[in-house]
Amino acid sequence: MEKSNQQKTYDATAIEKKWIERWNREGIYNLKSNKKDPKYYMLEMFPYPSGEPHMGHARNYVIGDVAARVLARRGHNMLHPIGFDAFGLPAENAAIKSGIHPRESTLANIEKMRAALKRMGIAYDFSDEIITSEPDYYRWTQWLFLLFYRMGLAEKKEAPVNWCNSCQTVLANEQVIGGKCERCDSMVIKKVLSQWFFKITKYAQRLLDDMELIQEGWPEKVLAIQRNWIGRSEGACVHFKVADRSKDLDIAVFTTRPDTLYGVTFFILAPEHELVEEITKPAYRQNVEQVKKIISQQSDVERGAAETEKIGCFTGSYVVNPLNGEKVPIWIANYVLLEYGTGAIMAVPAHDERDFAFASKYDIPIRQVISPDGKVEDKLKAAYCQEGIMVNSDPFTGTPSTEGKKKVTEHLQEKGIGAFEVNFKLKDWLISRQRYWGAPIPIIYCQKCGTVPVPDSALPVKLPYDVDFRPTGLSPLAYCDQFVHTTCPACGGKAKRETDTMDTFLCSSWYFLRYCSPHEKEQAFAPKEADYWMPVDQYIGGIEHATMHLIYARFFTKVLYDAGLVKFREPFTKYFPHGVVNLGGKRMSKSRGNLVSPSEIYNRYGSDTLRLYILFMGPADSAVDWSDSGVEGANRFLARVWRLVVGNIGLIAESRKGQFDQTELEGLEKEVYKKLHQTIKKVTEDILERFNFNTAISALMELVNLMYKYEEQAGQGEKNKALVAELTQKLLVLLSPMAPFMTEELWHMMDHGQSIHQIPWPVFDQNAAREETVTMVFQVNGKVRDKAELTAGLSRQEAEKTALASENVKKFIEGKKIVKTIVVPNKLVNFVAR
RNA sequence: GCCCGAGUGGCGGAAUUGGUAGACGCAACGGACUUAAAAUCCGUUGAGGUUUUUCCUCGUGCCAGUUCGAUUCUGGCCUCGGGCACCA
Repeated sequence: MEKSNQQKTYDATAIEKKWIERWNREGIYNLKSNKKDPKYYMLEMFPYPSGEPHMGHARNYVIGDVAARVLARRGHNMLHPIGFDAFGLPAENAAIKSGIHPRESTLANIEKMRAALKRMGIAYDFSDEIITSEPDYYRWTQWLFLLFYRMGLAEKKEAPVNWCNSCQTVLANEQVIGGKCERCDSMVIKKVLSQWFFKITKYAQRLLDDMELIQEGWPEKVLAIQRNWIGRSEGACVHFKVADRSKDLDIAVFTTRPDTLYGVTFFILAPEHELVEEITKPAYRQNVEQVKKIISQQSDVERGAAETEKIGCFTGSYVVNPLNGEKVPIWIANYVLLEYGTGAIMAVPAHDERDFAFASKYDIPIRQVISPDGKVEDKLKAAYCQEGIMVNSDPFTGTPSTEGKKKVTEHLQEKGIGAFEVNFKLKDWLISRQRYWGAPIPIIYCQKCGTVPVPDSALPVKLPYDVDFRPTGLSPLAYCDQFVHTTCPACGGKAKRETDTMDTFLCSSWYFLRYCSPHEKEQAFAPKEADYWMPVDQYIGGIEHATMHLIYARFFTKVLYDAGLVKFREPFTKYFPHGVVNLGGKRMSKSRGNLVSPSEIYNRYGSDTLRLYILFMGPADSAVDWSDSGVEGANRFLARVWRLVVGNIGLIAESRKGQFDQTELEGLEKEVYKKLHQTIKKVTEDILERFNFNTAISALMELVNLMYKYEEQAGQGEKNKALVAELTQKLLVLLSPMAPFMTEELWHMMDHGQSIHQIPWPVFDQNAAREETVTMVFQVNGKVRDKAELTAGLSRQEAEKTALASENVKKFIEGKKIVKTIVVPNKLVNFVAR
């Protein structure tokens, strides 16, 4: 025999090193078959190359790997690619400290990460890998920027933006979490700067509407988060004229309650509103300036908090209520925000909590215009914010408020002073960054021609290598003369380049398209390949990207659809958010010092144990706590399988060609064969239909337990060799996606030439799995009183008869009358007795 | 405040269509093997009662409801987690 030195004990490290090399050499992880097979595009969110992968990465990639392996072996043409989201701040920050250039550290980290992914046995074809920070990739990110620019979806504008002082750059709204920087957790402040934006707001409605196309495959939770973020609200826009002016001055407001228009008793402008200056009367100027100053000192979070005291002051001017002609005073107040709506509101204290609090504080009249029952109250104790009947509203009095909203708006529309309007909380995506390690924005500023896009033929605009990238608040590229100074593509004159780089979320907004044709030289992606592979059938990754990456990728796809470059409107048919891995109830983190790294585990127990435990520790979509004894358990199970198989190696080799007749099996032999087929069904369905890897593994454990029972009962001499061979080989194939190394090793010990990972997935035989007897439960008044092992498919009458014969059932119906009998075939008989 | 989830033994969790609650694993305990230990193998393990290889009662966050029957469906509440939040 080839292997005389077969190991008696399971030594993962020795095995795994060997197979990594061999699989590499043989390239067995190109899972593409041919275009006749049904395609399947399985994708896990690609990592930022931080060095060693953490446990969250491991969970992400192991889950995808197992599913991809099973699908490929069920005859799919699989695309299962990997790459690196390689631009970004950490490399640059590290460079500032260590002096190692971001490109060098990034490539070194990619090397580490790639090695770790291979070590964990993830089935990726690394020849199709992409790296977003390399010019052959970011050239197309730049090209896409220019496409957006040409479509009028990219514009540079001055706006109050989020500024992170620690990162020395602006941030998109989505990157500000609770007023803090998503990256470094420091407070974000508002600055007015001229920045590049992508007009995602133009797609707000479609991002909502197209949820219909993916709601089957996305968890409702994620769609709800996005819906919340987009924040659609329906209402009306109403125009108010400023009173007593020689020239007409008109201020529009957005309201969701046009039905309360008769209850407007004051009007508020955001303190930063451009008209504040103009309408403030001299007598009030000093006061207004003072209040503005106080408000400007409040942080965004402070000002945004509902508990913060409302402050404001009168400006001296009035607006005219367009419906009843009443003059109402214009105030400024901290609770009105410039960013939302028009930065101005009509205040209805009777029916808005905030306006009520403000009016009470400053003694502004409160007028009830909505009543729950149509009656007018003397004095409202609190704002009434629900629907009701309109009161004190001239022609509309008596109208239900829901109807009133429509009627009032229609009325305003006829008079040309208002209209139906929809507002979104979603803001345009700020995409420029004042940092070095990103793709340069391909724009040139010429004194004569203005803003000029870099021609496609001149792409990529290469990121210069030798740059002093210490943060100064300006992009480091601004100090790189050879980069900045260029000639205008339009007139040939002297010009300067844009020196900001792009948000790295742009790189990840289209990478799934690049994977379809990763080596394409002439275009971002080959349409033929994209049309074939896209959309991604199953996307896997952390839910923390719900309002960042996932919303941007959906937006990009819609823009490409409008540009006629792709034929689908949604990039990811199904999305599975895996849960986080905690330790001691807390999220693992370096700063907390509660880290368990995958390498610790695979160095100690092997990758198969790591993989098995990751899958077994809980449902893939829920947060789980890491347990060291759980890892031991996973390792114990693998060792148990190892011993079972190794103990039968000789026997299996002997009986390889032997057939066995399943109809002749009896007793425990029949039981265990039945269990095998039940396990095939369960494992297949758990993995492919439900992503329930934990229960798939418990099914395999049950099978192994039963196989041990058979070992014990049969004894060496009397074992059914052909049956043992069949059980063992099928068990290994079922286990191989989860424990690829060990199963491969055992497979080869049996003198198989081919890799176990190329063996077709076992086929479930319904006949073999069928139970011939079932445990039926006998109940009286819904309580279990007895059980019996009965032939499956027993008739109702027979089942009822057997149940009635039970001593315990008799005991409980004695002296009572059976008023009803429920029989559920193969399950239970229930007597209702009174 | 609004919108989503979740709540089951000592612990992680299972119960897929309303039909045996607690699969599988961890931990614990008992036994076998061993000079001994580790490893391994075999058992026991929701709580309480009991006539202790028997059977009974209770039990899936709490309170109701629907049903012959509810971890599962409905209504209300509590707790925890997540998202949004002076959003007009």
